[in-house]
Amino acid sequence: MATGRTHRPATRSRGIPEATVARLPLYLRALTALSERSVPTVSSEELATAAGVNSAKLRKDFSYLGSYGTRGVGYDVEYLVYQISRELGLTQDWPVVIVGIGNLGAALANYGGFASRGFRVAALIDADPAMAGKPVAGLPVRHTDELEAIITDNGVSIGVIATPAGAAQQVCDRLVEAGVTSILNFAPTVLSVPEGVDVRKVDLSIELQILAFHEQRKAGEDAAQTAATPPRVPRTTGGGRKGPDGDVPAVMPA
Amino acid sequence: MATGRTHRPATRSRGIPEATVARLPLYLRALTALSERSVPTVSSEELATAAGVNSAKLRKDFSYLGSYGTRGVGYDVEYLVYQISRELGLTQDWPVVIVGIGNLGAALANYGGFASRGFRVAALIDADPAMAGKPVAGLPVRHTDELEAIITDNGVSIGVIATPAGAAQQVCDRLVEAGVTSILNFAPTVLSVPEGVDVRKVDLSIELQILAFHEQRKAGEDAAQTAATPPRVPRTTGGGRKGPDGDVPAVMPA
DNA sequence: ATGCCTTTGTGAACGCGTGCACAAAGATGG
DNA sequence: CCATCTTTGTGCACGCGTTCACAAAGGCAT
Repeated sequence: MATGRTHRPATRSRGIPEATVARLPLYLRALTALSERSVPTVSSEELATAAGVNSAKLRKDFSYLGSYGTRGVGYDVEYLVYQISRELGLTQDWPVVIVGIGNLGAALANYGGFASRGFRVAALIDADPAMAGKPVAGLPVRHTDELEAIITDNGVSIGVIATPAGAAQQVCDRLVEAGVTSILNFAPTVLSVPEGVDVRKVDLSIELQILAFHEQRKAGEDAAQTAATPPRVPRTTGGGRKGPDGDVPAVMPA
Repeated sequence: MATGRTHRPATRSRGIPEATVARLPLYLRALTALSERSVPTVSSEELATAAGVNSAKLRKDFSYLGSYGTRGVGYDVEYLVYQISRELGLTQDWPVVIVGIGNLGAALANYGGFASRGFRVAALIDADPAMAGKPVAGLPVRHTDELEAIITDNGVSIGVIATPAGAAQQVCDRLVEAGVTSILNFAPTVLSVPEGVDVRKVDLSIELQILAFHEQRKAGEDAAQTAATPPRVPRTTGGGRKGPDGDVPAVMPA
């Protein structure tokens, strides 16, 4: 059974660290804002605060792209916008398909941040026949049957999955089979893909759970363990510890 | 300009590394699925593949929580579900507010993954007076004027921002002022918050840009190796990366 | 009870990412 | 042309996260 090999062990792509790549869009956004205000140049310090990062980190990130700054002055905004765009591959047009036009899929279709960054929604696809033909964000929803044809006809290599969890893997398989090699997954499932296919996942629930953890910790510091907290099981070696099926409280499942 | 101190330098909370905390929801989801199938125990290897991670990493993650496994057998599913839920703070009820009921806000309001994990949508808030009172996901949309009252009345400590970028910082300030200490930000902006407030951001456009980077790189490698079927034409063939002032097209400013 | 087999828990090594601090590079003014 | 000042680019050290590899621990059969 094909185990999901999703991780990229040392995707240090071509000398550009993954962490740096993840920050480039952040810099690009800040630079675009400066560009719209017709700011000609910007120092690493200014740009760093605008992007919410450390200035040393920003300079090191840029050093992976090349020496695009001028000492004593800073960086030319327009020039840097272009260099980062090129490095990220945004100077070309990326057709994407969005599969699963529920609330989230519709929100994505209407999201303006795509078109402005070189991404073009080639098609909206849904499995519900009743949705077919309905216009969403100015595009008619296509039925899943057409998926393969849409992919090949438009040369789509990036797919967005916004289906329920149960359908995600099946949709993913079809996308990959049709030629998609990058997938943005919003369904709360671990996708299994063959080598060479990139998957990034966005899970709304997971983000909230991480926040809850820190929130609990903050609250716990104020009032030390309010609710009756059964203290962690003392790891007494050999002692009759946790009853595997005895003391487990009622926890609601999904 | 008060720089937003959003990063957590060494938030090694109570000995639990941040990276581990980020994976706990993943484990929890896999365990919940097993629980629904009434699977009594699971080995680290099985659970790891289900969650899409390395088994050694999973065991080390769990070791931060305590010794909850049984050697030679594995982990008790129900017991582990409870322990992780407790550690994440999901055994209590977390009221959240969603501000900005556009396409995305509505999608979030309808998202089932919240309620099932201990999160309760206390209110939907929007600045548009025309939206006020309209039911979305079974809840009437409230106007922004009521924001502070809603926060305090419901004891909300987690807020979700799904407004346009321009309104995000203002909304954020009001949330924080009213007592919110954890924020999930979907607006494409860097939020500036005081010490003690956690911010996590989800940026759809950034994820796509990261995918585009890898996609471009993959296309470049293909084109370099086999000139058979160049799917996407890379900007510069041969992948020579830096050409500081060589092939720069029109965008060049100064 | 004893030995074998399975699986956990973890010590240790390694690699990546971050931040400091400073020398080199260029602009600017006299 | 030289001195000074600003800002970049980076060598270096440190800490976190990941992975390996194995001893310890428990179950199970005999």
